[in-house]
Amino acid sequence: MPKESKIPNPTIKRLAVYSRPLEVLLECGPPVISSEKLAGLCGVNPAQVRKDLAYFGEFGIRGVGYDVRDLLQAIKGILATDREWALCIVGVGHLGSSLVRSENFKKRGYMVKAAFDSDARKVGKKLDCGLVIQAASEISKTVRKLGIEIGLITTPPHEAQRAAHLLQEGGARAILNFTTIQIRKLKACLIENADLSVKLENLVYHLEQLDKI
Amino acid sequence: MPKESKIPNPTIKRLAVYSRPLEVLLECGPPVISSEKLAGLCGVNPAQVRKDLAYFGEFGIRGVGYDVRDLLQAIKGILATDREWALCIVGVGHLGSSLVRSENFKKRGYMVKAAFDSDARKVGKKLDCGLVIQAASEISKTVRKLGIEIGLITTPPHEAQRAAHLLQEGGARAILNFTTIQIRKLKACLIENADLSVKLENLVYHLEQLDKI
DNA sequence: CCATATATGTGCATTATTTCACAATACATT
DNA sequence: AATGTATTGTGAAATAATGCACATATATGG
Repeated sequence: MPKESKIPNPTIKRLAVYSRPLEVLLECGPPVISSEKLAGLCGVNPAQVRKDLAYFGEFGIRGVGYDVRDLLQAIKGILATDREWALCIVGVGHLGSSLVRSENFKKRGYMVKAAFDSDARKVGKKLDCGLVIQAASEISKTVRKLGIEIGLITTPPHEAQRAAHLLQEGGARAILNFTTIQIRKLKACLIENADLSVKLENLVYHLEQLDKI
Repeated sequence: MPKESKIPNPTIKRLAVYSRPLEVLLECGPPVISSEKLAGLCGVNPAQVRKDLAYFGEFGIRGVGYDVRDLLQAIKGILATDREWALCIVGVGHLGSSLVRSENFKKRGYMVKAAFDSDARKVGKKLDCGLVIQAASEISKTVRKLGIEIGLITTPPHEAQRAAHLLQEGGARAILNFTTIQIRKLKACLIENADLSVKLENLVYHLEQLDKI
């Protein structure tokens, strides 16, 4: 019985993590897995796995475990990754173009439908995937026309806020921001930050702590 | 007076976030900033900013605020980002090579000293930055020789665990894993996961929730 | 059909993190 | 020097997240 209590955000993130080894197991592995095994593969506590899943229903069989296929399908349903999502990329630099080409995204149903850049020298160029780079000024119109729901921002930091504004204007509902600055909240637009150097800095801090002991 | 109580990990992550607008302000902005303003720029609660900083000392002046230059320097000192760190990249695909070229990393003192790939066709090729791609079998030796402390893994998922093992063998002390699988804990090696599609999945879940209302 | 082994689902205690609210301090003005 | 205003640093309260421990359910073997 699915509970209507509020779901912790860490739980959502972990569901995505759980789905990764399940995908592998589905290809080549036993058809059933215990919370203990799955937890081991994901580096979390077994009770955590069970509790996370219990927010959404009863997917396991006591004394047995979880059916890999069913569980994966359930998680994909919960996360809404069982359908395609239309994306666009603003900022076709090194990072941006690597994301456009990402097999990983394509495999998971994230379809990159447009790419934008404010550099006039890039506009009009064709990417390997066939997309033609459009001017940043086209963002709103194109996003609306193609029904793009999610925008990835990989511009230089100072252009990020403007990019976000244009995406929202075109009706984008979510933004994944790879720049180093935080994008100010926009009405009706979810924002997630993915500043890679924050992760590095976290590692570096802990390395330094180890040295101090 | 720095406290020796255990520092929450979210605090460390936020310190990195605080440093970003401070860098901008240092270039062009008032020399002093209040916790309220800084919190606004970073999307957090002002008390949170003050408490985070208070773990490490008293950096502000009551009734005034924080000196931008001093605070930035203090944060860099805390995070140990005030010096260079030697990196390597395992897996020179689209994402890997975009990271190698990242101006952002270079600017922050992360020096990419080596790049590896298990694809024999790539080995020996020269990257724009001058680095020559080495075979994965060279990882341990090279990491040790060049004193590389941090390894970024951008291989296909199934090669990640092996890459991690080789990095550790060579004496790397931290790993930033961009693949979709979790790397099993390694002795004397910190691991941070940066699976980009987890972030996307998080957004997608919340979009779906909005639709359900 | 009972006993045993296994593994889930969950109430509750514990631990971690955030936020409030206010005393303490600094500056500006008169 | 006194008063008013701004803003920090922090104890305590509130909120959130985790993990234990056990009742509950299933499968297996004799």
